[in-house]
Amino acid sequence: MSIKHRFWSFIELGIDPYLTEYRYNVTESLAKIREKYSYLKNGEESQDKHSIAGRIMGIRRHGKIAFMVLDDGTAEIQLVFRYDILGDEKWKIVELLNIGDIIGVFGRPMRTLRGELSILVEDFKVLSITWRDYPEKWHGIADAEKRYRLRYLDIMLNKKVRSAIVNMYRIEKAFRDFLDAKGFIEIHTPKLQPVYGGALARPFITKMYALNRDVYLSIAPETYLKRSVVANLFKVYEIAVCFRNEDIDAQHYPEFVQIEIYQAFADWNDMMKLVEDMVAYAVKSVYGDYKVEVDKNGDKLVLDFTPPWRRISLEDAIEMFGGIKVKGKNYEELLEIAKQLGVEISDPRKGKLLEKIFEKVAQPKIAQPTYITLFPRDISPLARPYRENPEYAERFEIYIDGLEIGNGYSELNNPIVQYYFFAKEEELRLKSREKFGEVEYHPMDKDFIRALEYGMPPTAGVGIGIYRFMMVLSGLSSIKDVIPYIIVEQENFKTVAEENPDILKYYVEKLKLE
RNA sequence: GGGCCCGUAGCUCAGCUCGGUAGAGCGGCGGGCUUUUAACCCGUAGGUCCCGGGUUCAAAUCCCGGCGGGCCCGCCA
Repeated sequence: MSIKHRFWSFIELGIDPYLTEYRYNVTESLAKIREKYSYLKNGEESQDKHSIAGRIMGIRRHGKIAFMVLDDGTAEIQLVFRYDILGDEKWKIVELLNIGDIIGVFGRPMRTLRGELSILVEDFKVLSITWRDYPEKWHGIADAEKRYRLRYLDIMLNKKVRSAIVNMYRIEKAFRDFLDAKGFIEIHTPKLQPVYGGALARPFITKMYALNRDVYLSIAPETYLKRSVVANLFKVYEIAVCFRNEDIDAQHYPEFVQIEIYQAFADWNDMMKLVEDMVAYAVKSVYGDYKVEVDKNGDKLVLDFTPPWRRISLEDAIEMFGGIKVKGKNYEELLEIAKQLGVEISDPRKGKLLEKIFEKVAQPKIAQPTYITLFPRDISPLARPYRENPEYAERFEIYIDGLEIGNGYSELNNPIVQYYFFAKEEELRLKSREKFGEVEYHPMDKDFIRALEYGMPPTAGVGIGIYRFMMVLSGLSSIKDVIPYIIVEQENFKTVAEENPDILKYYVEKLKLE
C-alpha cells in the first residue's frame, strides 16, 4: 500500500487511538435516550447534555455538516456533527472518522427537520479505530463462510442474529427467575464424567491426566440432577452445555445448551404444566406478549404460547397429521408403513419405527407449541412406564414450528427396573451391531442405579433445548445462527501489524517494548 | 458415511454454457457540498479469479486432485 495509512493522520492531529484515551464517562444509554426524548418535535432541541459512547455504523457527509449512526449496544442514534459548533481542529478529526471507529460523544438530544431523533455533537473523543473496512451497509456480511469466520461482524451487523443472542440471555434469565420463585436451585453437574448417560448419543472422549484415564464429556446432566434429587435437593435444574459427538446440520451442533429441570413429588402432567407456565412467562417477559410474531425469511408466523398447550399422543398425531393408522400394529406392519413412506430404518425397536413415522408425517405440521405424549417405552430407558399401559412411557416431547424443542417424563425411580432397562440397552447394542451396525444406546450406569437404591421420590423432569427454542423465536433456520461462536478451520491471512511494519515499529518504540 | 452446490476487489455480485486484455455497485483514498436516512456529484487506487496439476497457441472459464464453506439424506436434541 503506497498511500499513507489514516492512522498517521490521527497521529498528526495528536490522537493516538490507544494512548490518548483510556476510558470514557458514559452517562446514558441510547435506549434510555430514545425513550426519554421521544417527545421532541421536528426541529426541537433539548438543553440536556449526555455522554454516550459506541461504534460508528454509518456516515453521511455533507461538507460542513455530517450525520453518523452510533450504536452503543442498546440502540442506535443519529449523530449530527456541525463545523460551526465543533470548530476547525475537531472538524479535521470528523473528516478522518470511518465506519467501525469507536467514539465517545458529548451532546444534546434533538430531532432533525426530517424527524430523526439525534444527538447534536458538542464534543467527542476517538476511543479506538478500525483497521479493516467494514462490509457493505446494504447487504452486510452475506457469505456464510465469512459470517461464521467473522462472527463478531455477523452479530454486530445482522440484527436478527444479535437480537437472538440478546434475547437468549433474557429467556434464560426469565427461566431462572421463574424457577427461583418456585424454590428451585441450580446445580452445576460435571462436564467430565466417568460414564456418560442421560441421553442416547455418541460422546466426546478426552484424557484426564490427573487420574490417568479417559473421561467423557457430558452428553446430558440428567443422571447427576437425579442424584441431586436423591440428595434431598427436591427441586433442581441446570442450564447446561451438553456435548454430543454427532454430525452438524441445521438442527444439530456438537455442543449445545439445554435447561434440565427435576421436581420431586411430581409426575409428567405436573411437569407439562410447569413447562408451559415457565415458557409462557419467559416469552411474555422478553417479547411483551404470549403471542410472538416470527419472521421466517419473509413468511410471518404467529406463535401462541398461551397455556395450556395442546396435548396429542404420538400415535394420535400420526393418525391426525398423516392419516395413517398405527395403533395395535406389530413390528412388521410398522416396518412396511415406514418403507411406504420412504423412511430408511435399521433398528430392532418397534418404538423407533413409530418415532420415525411420526417425524416423517406429523412433526413438520406442528407449528403451535404442542406436547406429543405417550412415547413408546422401548426407546425411553430413563422414563417411568405409563401407569395404564406399560408399552408406553409417561413421556412427552415439545414441538414448536416443526422442531423438537424439549423432552420430559415421569422419571423412572425404580432401581430394579432401571437396572433391567440398562441391561436391555446393552443387549440391544450387541444384537443390533450384528444386524444393523452401531445404534445409540444407554450404557449401564451402576453408580447411578445405586443412587436410586437409596430412594428417589416420584419425580418429573424435562430438558428444553435453548438454541432450538431461540431458532424458533427468532425465525432463524440454522442452529449455528443462534450459537454465538461455532468452530471454523484456521485460515491464513495477514494482520495489520504484519502489513504495516512502520506502525508496528511506532508502537514498539513508543511503548518501549524492546 | 452418502449426494448436491458454492469459492472472482475490503463487501455484495456479474463474467464461466460458447476459452481470447479482469468488470459493476458499495466501501477506501482525493476533491465539492450546513439537514441527510443505502445522501449526492467529480476523480482515483485496489485482483494469487481458493490452491495444485492437466488440456490448449491461449484457462477465472474446460478436465483431474486438494483445501475451505453451505445445503440435503443417514445418526444424535
